[in-house]
Amino acid sequence: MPDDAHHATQKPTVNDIARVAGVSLATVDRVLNARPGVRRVTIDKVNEAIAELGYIRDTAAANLARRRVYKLLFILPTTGNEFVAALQADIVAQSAKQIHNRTTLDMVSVAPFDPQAIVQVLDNLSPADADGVAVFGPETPSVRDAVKRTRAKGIAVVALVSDLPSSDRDHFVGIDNIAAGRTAAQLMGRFVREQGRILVITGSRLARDHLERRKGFDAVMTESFPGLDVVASIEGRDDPDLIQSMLPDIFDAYPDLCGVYSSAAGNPGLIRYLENTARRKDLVVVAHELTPGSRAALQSGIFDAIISQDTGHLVRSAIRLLKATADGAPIDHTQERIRIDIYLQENAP
Amino acid sequence: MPDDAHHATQKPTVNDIARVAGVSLATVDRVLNARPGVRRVTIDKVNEAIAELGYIRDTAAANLARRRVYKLLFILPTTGNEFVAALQADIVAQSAKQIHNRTTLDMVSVAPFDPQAIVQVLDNLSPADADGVAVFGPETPSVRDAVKRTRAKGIAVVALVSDLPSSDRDHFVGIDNIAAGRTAAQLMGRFVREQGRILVITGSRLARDHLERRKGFDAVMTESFPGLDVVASIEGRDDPDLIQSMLPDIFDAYPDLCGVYSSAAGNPGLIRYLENTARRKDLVVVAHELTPGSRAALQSGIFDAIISQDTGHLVRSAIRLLKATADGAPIDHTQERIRIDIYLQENAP
DNA sequence: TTGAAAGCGATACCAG
DNA sequence: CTGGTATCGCTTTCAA
Repeated sequence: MPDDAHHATQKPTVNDIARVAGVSLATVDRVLNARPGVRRVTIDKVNEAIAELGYIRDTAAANLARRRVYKLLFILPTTGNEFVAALQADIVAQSAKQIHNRTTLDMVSVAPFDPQAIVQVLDNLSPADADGVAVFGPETPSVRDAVKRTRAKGIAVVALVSDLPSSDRDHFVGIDNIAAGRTAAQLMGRFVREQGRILVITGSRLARDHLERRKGFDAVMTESFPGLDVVASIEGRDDPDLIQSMLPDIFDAYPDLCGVYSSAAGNPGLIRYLENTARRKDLVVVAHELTPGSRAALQSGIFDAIISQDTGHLVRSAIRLLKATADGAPIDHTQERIRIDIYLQENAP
Repeated sequence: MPDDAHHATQKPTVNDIARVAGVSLATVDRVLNARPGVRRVTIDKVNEAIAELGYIRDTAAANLARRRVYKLLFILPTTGNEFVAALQADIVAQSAKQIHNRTTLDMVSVAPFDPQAIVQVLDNLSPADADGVAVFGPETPSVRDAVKRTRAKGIAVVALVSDLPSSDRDHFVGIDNIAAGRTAAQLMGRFVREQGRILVITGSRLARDHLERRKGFDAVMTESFPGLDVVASIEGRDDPDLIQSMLPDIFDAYPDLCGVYSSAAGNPGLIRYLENTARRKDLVVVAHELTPGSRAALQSGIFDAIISQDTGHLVRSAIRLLKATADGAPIDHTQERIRIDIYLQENAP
């Protein structure tokens, strides 16, 4: 027999408050929503009743009456890579579901590595257009200031994937990229079977997430794997073709290359190179983001491990955070922690 | 400027249906909820209107009017291990939050490895007591039949952590344990640096999850790591003390033991043994479930990797699934997939 | 077999 | 400043 002795008989409602406080529903509502035009004494009376009854507002009913619709906007880079594509697909998917939930999602793509484009979108936004916005972009002074202005307008802002701490964004939705880089290094160090050199492929100097991963990776390699030497990394700018074109020289220059850490986007270029080149079969490759392409590379043995973040979780978390921030609701931080996923052939979905 | 051209002007409501179909609200409701007492022609008329308008019911409003309260029950084993404790803590935490959500959570603990205890709880349950129940227990014929009877009573049932496929439960909330075992084997094989023997610690012969992990582990060890030999496993019955007492003999018998896979509960026993015994420092240990104890072992280097499933996710998923099943709502499967988490020192939260 | 009308819990407009 | 009342989208008596 379940032990359900302690459930309250009836959740108190606004009517209960009105009755106990001896005022009208309208007045209770005014106090509840901090609307003007109520005497101090009355406010206190109502608040006492609220406290006494342990009242907690029924958001569903409130939203129904208010006919509230949350308008959220996602700003993403137009880079056509699979990770961003997955993010977009998840946003579209959530969009369909959230309509039943009084929430509309919009998406706008801006040129990658172009801070001004983001600034413009942000500055054109009025509170009537959006209750909240998720920004996936570089941390530059202009972006930082635009985010500050956006929040000042009363629009909630979360940083997506790449953090914007200097902007005082409301929340960051993404992984700890330093830890992700450290994780990649640990896997690399343990998977490689001999001494040798490691190549790191980075993305953009502007992208905070890329820099952090690099930092974490280097730290662990130095601390824990002195037998492995990280050679100067190449900056692939998330461009598969560029990456593919740079690799032959690198592999020629370092015959003892025994590991590759692809820390940013552009995996297809790396995959194409490895597929078409005779290479030592014990080369260890660790990359980021589970996508159709990287998953195939994992299954075929080209990639040994993938560090990832769940795009579905990112999107759902951003939505919850934006809505909660928009109406000052509490947040379940344990649910919003984005995990640093490690995928091997065996546990890839 | 966001491209929000395509948002429907107004979501259709029951009133719209009533108008279009030329019937009253009450009749629309009867059809919507498959209530009796409506002529066939009328039903068709209403359904046409519904289809034409693309109506989708507003669950929040419906629940408000219905004053519906979802009553859910979790049945857990009383084993005092940290994993179950984490599950319980998450249930309590969710319980507090779900009250605001017209959902009450109850929890009942039954003797572990005791099918009859579960059967009794299930059989004593009436639809008035619970809309849904999550069962974490062994897959025995009696449990299977009890689950079937429970569903026949109109109560939704999900299997938690350990699947009960033969019972036709509505859903399984947990990881693919065969894949989890395979993942553990892959990590083990790649982390171990030489030839040698591997010890597997299992739990109970009744627990389907334990059996599946063992199966997956053995398969990959055989396929991919012929240099490693899995010695006869020990059945720890999730009992730390028992495990601790069995280990000395094992380690004495196999001096070339280079890896331990702790596939069930009882980690504290293993940890205590390893802490207090001089052992080869390159012994590789892979265990299950991230808990305070196993996390500490990971950080101190006693454990090399932990395969885990997020208890918070398990609980939230079970709740969503049970509610959705209870009112025949659609399910977002991508959100309900429980991931096989791999934790190393570097990415443990 | 069908419809009218009264709520559910909260908000908002209009008077007073 | 404060109160009455219609309304949100849906369910549920109670009559007809």
